[in-house]
Amino acid sequence: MRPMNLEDIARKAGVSRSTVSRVINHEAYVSERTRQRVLQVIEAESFSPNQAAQMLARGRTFVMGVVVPHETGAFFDDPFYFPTLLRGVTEVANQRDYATLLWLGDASLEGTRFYRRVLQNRLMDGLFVSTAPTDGILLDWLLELHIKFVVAERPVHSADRISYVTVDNVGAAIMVTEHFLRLGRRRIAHIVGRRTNIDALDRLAGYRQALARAGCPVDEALIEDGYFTRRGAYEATLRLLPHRPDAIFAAHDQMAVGVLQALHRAGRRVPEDVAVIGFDDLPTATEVSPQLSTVRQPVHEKGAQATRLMLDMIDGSVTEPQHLLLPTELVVRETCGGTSP
Amino acid sequence: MRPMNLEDIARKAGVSRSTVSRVINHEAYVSERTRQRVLQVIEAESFSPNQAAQMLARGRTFVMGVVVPHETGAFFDDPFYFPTLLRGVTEVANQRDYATLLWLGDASLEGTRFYRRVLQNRLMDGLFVSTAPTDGILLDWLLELHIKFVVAERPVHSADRISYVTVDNVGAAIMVTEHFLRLGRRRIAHIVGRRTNIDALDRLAGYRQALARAGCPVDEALIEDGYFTRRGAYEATLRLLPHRPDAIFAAHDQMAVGVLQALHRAGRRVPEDVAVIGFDDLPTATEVSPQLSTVRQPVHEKGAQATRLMLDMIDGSVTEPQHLLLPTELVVRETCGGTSP
DNA sequence: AATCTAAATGGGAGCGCTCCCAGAACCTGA
DNA sequence: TCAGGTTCTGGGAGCGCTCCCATTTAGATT
Repeated sequence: MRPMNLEDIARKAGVSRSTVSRVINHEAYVSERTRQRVLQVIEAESFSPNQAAQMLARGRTFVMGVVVPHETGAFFDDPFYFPTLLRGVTEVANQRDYATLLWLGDASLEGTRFYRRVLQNRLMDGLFVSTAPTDGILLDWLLELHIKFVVAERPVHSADRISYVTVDNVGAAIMVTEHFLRLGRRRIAHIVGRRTNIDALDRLAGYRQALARAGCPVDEALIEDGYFTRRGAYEATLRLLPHRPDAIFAAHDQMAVGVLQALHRAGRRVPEDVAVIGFDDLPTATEVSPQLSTVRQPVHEKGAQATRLMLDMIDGSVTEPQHLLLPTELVVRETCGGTSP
Repeated sequence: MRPMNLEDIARKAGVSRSTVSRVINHEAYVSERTRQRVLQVIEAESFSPNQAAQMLARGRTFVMGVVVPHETGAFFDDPFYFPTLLRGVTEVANQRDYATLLWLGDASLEGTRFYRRVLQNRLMDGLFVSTAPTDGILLDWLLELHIKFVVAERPVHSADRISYVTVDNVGAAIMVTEHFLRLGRRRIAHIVGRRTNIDALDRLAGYRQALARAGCPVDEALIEDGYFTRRGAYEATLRLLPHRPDAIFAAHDQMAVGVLQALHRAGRRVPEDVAVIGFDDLPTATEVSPQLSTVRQPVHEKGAQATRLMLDMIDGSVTEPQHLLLPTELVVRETCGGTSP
């Protein structure tokens, strides 16, 4: 049997299609009596309007998209970052009565084919981009197609034309490095996340800047790639050890765990021999021993703020590109004790 | 400016609306010459059809939904399970050209309000239900509304009317418990996941069955609740210790980690004093020391198979409720060594 | 009661597609 | 050459809403 439509409800309530529509959309100019009668019928028939028709007629979908490119790997590498971000997004979407279309990049799909699918889908009023690999062209395409979107990362280029919400990664990395320096550490190593990730690059940049500022020469042998994986960081640490680091700044907590494991295996004491600081403040940070010092960033809030911004762009209350920097905080725990080596 | 529509493309290509529609939908009966001309225009204008209109006209949306009730907590507790499941779902959805609408339960939303939103959304051809709390009414509502759906868990009731894909949790728990028995353990404890979760209840049931079968009386003091959290399991273990367990079966790996931590703190050796087995075989299992023995279940496959089943139900190639049980495997690592206490 | 205004209601048009039917164009073979 | 089929093409109707305008009704004011 055909599902009910406005007309059916109208007939049952003895009113017109238009009136039912008004009731459903909470419009003014409906008498209280009529409203109640209509609501009763709607309830009785457990009717809800056909959204495709609404979309078509309104030219608005009340659907937003979330893209997670596959390259990020975030979904696997970092078991908390992405889900937390996603919660922030969906919470705001729920609040504002938006539905969320999820686009998870697929390893089996060539990158551009995936993007094509996303971009050709005209079902979304706007798009939340969790991360945009620096070697990707997604953002350029989005700009070109005049799609409203917000990125949860600093875009490498065209940043003035793009809205984004992120944290000051450079500043946070400076904070970490200076903390090590203050503790008297001089052979500070950094394990880079991924060279196609702007957060990772910014953290690297901050690390370099802090050393430069302190007049410390940067020893390139103390910079290794960890690819945002625990295993990658584990191996990076083993490569690092011959160069006698007394501190290691890992670009995220999951990698920091790998660092701790490698140090443990190599018989180095933490923090006495080597101090360690991570990034993100995942639950893991307090679950490892010794407990991990790290940089806390408001991931949930990042998703929420970015989504708010995007929905504001959709309904026109924000028209210019906005850039939001959320605060970070150095959380000192056991892995970066105050003692010198 | 108004976005292009079929008519615009038709005009530019010198054909009719219908012909353009045929080309877009790969229908037969379009001459090769015309097809090429139309495709060229479409490409040039980077046109893609308005999906709202397609949905309305077709009565099909090619959108599927994914529900994750909030109560599950899975999103936080177990950092891998849900994301992995989700990947399985979206991969198949991508393959079959479905978009995925994500419904993440929201703590701030009362349960039924959340469900109402999901159910009233008439944008989906079908629904993937990741988990259905045993005290919930989601499944009943779905049945009542004749919505096509598949659950990634065994439903507590009406199971014969519901399609689901899961693993044999009872069997797996029996496997674990019998493994302990074979190793000579006699005071085997179990840490229950959550009493509103059928997987958890089935694992508990399997544990009981295996003991009963072996003629071992079940000591209720050896059964504790861990609420599917590491912390919960940690505390459960501490409560368990006075009852001198020589083996602990945790209902999932994250909890097993909590068990290991508690045992470590209490100075118990693993596996010599207490053997431990978890469930899921998350990456964590090999990242802890000693490495965790566990039950491997094909989570990704579960999501994929369930989605396939659901899409088959939508397009009518499957009409009867189907029940799929995917295989599990006991992965023996270090936490359940062969030595007796 | 008559007048004016504001509130309440109904219905046509249109959103951009698909589906179906009618008809044109093309091909075959007698 | 023409009938008879197949292939191709065009356009009307309709999907279920919203939006707007026209009209009716109720309420306030004299």
